[in-house]
Amino acid sequence: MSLAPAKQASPLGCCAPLSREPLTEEGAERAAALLKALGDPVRLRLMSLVASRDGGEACVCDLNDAFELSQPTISHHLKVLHEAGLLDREKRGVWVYYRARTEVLNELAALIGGAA
Amino acid sequence: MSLAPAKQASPLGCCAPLSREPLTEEGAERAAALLKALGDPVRLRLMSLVASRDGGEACVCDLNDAFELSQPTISHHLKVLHEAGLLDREKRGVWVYYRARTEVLNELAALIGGAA
DNA sequence: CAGAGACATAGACATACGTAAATATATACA
DNA sequence: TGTATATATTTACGTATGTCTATGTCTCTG
Repeated sequence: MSLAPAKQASPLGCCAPLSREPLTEEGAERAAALLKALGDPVRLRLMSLVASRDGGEACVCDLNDAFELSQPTISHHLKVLHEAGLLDREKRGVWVYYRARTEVLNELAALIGGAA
Repeated sequence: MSLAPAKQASPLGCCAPLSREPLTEEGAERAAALLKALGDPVRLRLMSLVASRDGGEACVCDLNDAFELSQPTISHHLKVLHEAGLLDREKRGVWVYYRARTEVLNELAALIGGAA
């Protein structure tokens, strides 16, 4: 039994840069799923709010107040980001904290911008 | 009258990296539009096919054959990428060539992965 | 154990999206 | 001028998406 915290596999985990060689069908599926999750203004701001926080994590309670949207709507968007593999989720007492998976963001960045 | 070829403004043209500071509402709007355009497997492969080509451009005739989709569907996706500002379009005789705007891809990459 | 607060889930609704078939436009060439 | 070829536009249709209201679940505290 390893004592190290379980390190989830990246939802992308592949692929040379876009401009270097044509994406495979499966690589495109995986990358597009991430891009689609980020392709909504609210989710992108949520991602940014979490990622730019000290420690790369934020409580839902803080996030709700940053938008003029209902709490369930924010919850829904966080779920989309979480299921895409872009946010980690941890419950601490009554509060839920989301943490940005910056490795995934970096992989994605390398994929779309990795060439010269 | 300038003789240099018109250099279009980037559709993003802004914003510190996601993880560095919270995106503004407008910055998120612009970036999300690009991400959304890329957030479809077919469009992402199209983008990759064009960008990875020698010279960074490809003829529609080549692109159509790479998918088992109707010609109008490919045309539609190319239009989406073009209108998002990710592909330039040039007609040469009977053929139409699309060219990848790699500066835009790079800006986007810097936005989502720009931090450490 | 009851009540309150934090967050998630379910259901409903209007709008947007991906796709295809049919049609239009434009260019080349006989 | 007429026909063939390359690409775009239009229309239509089923499905997915973003949002809300209402409700459920979990956790702390009195």
